[in-house]
Amino acid sequence: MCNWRNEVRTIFVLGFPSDVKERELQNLLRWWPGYEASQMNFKCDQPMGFALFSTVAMAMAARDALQNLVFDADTNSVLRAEMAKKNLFVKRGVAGDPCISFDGSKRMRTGGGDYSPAPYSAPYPSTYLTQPMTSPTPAWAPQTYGLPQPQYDQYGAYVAPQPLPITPSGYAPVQNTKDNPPCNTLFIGNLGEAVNEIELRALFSGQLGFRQMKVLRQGKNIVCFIEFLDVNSAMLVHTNLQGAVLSTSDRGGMRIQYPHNVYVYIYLISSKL
DNA sequence: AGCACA
Repeated sequence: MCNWRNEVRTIFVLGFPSDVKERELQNLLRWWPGYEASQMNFKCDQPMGFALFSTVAMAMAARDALQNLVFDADTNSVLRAEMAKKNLFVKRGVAGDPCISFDGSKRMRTGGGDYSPAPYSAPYPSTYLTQPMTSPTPAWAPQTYGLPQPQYDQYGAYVAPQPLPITPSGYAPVQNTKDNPPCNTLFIGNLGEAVNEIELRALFSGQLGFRQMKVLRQGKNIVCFIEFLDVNSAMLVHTNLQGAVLSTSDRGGMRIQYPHNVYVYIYLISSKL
């Protein structure tokens, strides 16, 4: 039998406040490498979260990152995460972009969970799932194709390549209704499919107070976290570049938000993902 | 320690 299909790559999360919404779990995990689907179960006395990942290793990484996470300071909710006993059941053949077409009526399942071979709509090419974890360029790795070779200073420390600064080719209104409180990190969404790290770095590294950034690719979706030295710098860029259109933009301007949970970014930037 | 959905 194909063992990997049956391996548990679902995490079980407890410790949410009783008024937690399913969307909150989704938004917390949506850009996590390997995230495929999640569900909140309210039938017991406390909400129980389940989230399916592409591989066991990715599930374990997410589990470790969620461990002891302060989900809600007001209610003192601290998360506890474990590997689940069984995989989250995922409806097959659920088409569409789970990140855009959330129907709200029923939990979103991104498909491809209870695997039979054919129509497969998980956010990863099925070939990816058969690749070993040591694959040099997994689908979710930051896009660095075509970047210059790594540069090192006289002390041997890595110096991120600094492309020539660019300015947006224009601005388009973006819907940004669900933002979060200002912090020193920005979350960039609604980028074009063809966007790459060079272009993003060329735009953001020239901004006042820029510290570092992390580009994430999940299937067709590319998102980016930008960290600034302080909240003011982030707020300036949040305003000034909101709706900025790049040469690669294919769905309007970029949406700039404060991240729902900065711990996700901190984890990503400090890991080698 | 508490693990559901189909």
